Amino acid sequence: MSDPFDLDNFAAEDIPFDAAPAETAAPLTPPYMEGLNPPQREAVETIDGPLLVLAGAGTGKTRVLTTRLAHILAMNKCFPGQILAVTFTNKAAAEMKDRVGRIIGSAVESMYWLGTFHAIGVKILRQHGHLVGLESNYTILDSDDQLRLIKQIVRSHDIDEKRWNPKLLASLIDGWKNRGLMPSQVPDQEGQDYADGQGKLLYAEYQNRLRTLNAADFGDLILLCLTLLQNNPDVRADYQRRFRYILVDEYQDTNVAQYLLLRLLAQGHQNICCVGDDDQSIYGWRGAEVGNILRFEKDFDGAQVVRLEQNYRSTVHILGASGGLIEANQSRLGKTLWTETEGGDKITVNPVWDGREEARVIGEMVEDRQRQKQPLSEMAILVRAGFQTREFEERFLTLGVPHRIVGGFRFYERAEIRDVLAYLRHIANPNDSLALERIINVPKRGIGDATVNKLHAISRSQNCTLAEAGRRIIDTDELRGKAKNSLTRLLDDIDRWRDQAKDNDHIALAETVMEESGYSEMWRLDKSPDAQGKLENLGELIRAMEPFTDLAEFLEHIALVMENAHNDQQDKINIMTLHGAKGLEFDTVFLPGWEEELFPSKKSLEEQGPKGLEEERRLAYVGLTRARKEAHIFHVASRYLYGNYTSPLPSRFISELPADHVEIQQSQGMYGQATPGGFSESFSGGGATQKWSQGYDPGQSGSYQLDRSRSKSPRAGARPASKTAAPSAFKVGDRVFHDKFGYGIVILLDGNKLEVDFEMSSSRKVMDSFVKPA
DNA sequence: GGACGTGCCCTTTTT
DNA sequence: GGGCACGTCC
Repeated sequence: MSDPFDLDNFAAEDIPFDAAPAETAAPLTPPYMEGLNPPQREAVETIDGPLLVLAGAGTGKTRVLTTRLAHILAMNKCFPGQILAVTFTNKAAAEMKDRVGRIIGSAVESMYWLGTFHAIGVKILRQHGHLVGLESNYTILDSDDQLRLIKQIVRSHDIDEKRWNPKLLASLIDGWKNRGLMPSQVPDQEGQDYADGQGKLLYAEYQNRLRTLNAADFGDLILLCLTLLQNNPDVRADYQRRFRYILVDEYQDTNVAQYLLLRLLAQGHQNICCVGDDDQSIYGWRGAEVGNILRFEKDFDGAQVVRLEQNYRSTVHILGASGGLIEANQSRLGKTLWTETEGGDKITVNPVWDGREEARVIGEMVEDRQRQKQPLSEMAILVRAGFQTREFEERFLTLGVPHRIVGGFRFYERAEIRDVLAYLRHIANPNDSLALERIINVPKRGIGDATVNKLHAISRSQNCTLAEAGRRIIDTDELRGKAKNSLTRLLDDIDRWRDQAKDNDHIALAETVMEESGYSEMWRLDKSPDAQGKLENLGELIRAMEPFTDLAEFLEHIALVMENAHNDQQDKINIMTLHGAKGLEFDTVFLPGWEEELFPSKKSLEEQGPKGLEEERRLAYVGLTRARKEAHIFHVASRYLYGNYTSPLPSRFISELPADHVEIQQSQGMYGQATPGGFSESFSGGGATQKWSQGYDPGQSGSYQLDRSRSKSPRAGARPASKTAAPSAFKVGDRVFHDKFGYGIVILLDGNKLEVDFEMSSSRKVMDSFVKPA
């Protein structure tokens, strides 16, 4: 069993399910199944045949998954190495392994095929990659390398980069790969979308270049596996036999290629169990296909479906609010979560003046809860976009509140780390010209663009690697002086390092490379303030290599696991994106930035239309359902964004929340206590002008127009107020006062938006609710 | 070949 | 506001 490819001792086949001791000798309920509710138990015990588990947020999905795995093994249905268990993130894989291990013990170490789709793809390709043109030491390119390669190809075709952004081609190629399409399979029509019909051709060339580099991009890790299995019946049969049980987590996030791969592998025994929640599908932009989950029953004959709807996580109000919100989505299977627990606070909506106030108020609320002995680690601030974390970080630094920014700038994406990795990559894979190109003049050694272009020309015309082109050009007199000397020296160095790599001491190798290449020295001599930090990062890189046995293993790890490893256990508040929060839960969740354009994201709506809006709404749903006890939504009147002030509308999602579960906080922290009669009046003063057509209800001072239809009759389908704004009470020429910008004259009316020419500032657009007649 | 300056773009999420 | 690509100058 230590060899996962060994299929000879297939003893499990002889142990029929019925003969298992579960119902005779063993207790009726094995200890690991205690406390499961009936649908959960059904999901655990329905082992054979296709099964779809629709698991709502907080319904014990992970418990079911891990118990099911343990159950399969406890029933002796197969060996651990014969289960294919796929997760979406590395973190989820690690957690699953940990939790299964707690039930079945060290046998979990033999679960060789537990991992992300990409990690599984890597394994299959290491073994059989030659069938699709990959040597086993192939490099995995990240999106950065991918884009550079695509740029090279675009340039070599004399395509105007201004008109045809290489990024567009990159996303087209990604899209095709996500759909399982090799270049020849791309519909001709779609190839038209780039550079007057050259899309398909460029994709084919890109694939060729990847093969020359002995490299695969992320999409390839799935697509090439699929192709390989489709074209090689013997290998396919091998894997079909090996994976006797297939388990897929976060099924709503699989793309078409992944789905096809699963379907191929499950052919025959059909022992496939997919667990997911269509309401939490938030990776559509990356090719995830909610359709996969909606289609499951059609594609797998006789599939059973189990719904997990009892929620163990959140209060009634959180469930009611999130449930009401998500009902606005049209394309969903539909679930109604319920809970036995009672009580709890309504979720709150907090209007604040601007980003600073938002951070200040949240900071206060955090400290309040801290005083009430709530651990910081049980609180989270969930933002739509990465840049939003900054104001909170700054605030918490001032307050001295320990905090942790999850995600964000990643260690392996830092330039200095990528540089060293490029050296190592090129040592490991001489065909990796992309890596060589990255470091050929880092540190500066006098090999400039001109030289590199010559090398490219040779490599193209003579069909050889960049390094080989270097060797050849040295033999001519095309280069001279510094360039020639430096290039000779570099290539010799690389040969020597490659020699040293055979010692299998990858740490010593990395140290040698950093020193002998002059890379470390470059930073030591650098006087810029961040040079020291970069050196420290290089030290950390060395330490990060320690757990790995050799260079190849390390390089593979960092290609697949880009996240920062150090998970400190200290009590800190979490600041992260909504995407990053999926699968997590906290007592208290703060949701800042619920404003139109930011959330739902303008770009998402522009690019994806109604589909994009529904995905944004699911994101809001994910955010709310992370909370066990408290959820607090914030929106600002003025947001400083990309260098200028905007006056955003409150997010439409706020008005979609069922009123029964929501409490509006009046002008909290609007201007603090300092200006009692100031700005906050426009929220609570109740004057006829304090109307916010999409958010505030003019009749009841300061209250939102929440959705009162939905909480009573959930399926009424009443849509919230449309975008058409009520006419403003102001007219052009009115003199108005704005707390932030002072006095000004209205120069333009657009519904409830005004353009005001301020005396102390330039003219800008503001919401009419933020100005008073003057 | 390299340093510096300007103008331009974009600003979502991540395996 | 800031990062990147490009252009200019040394």
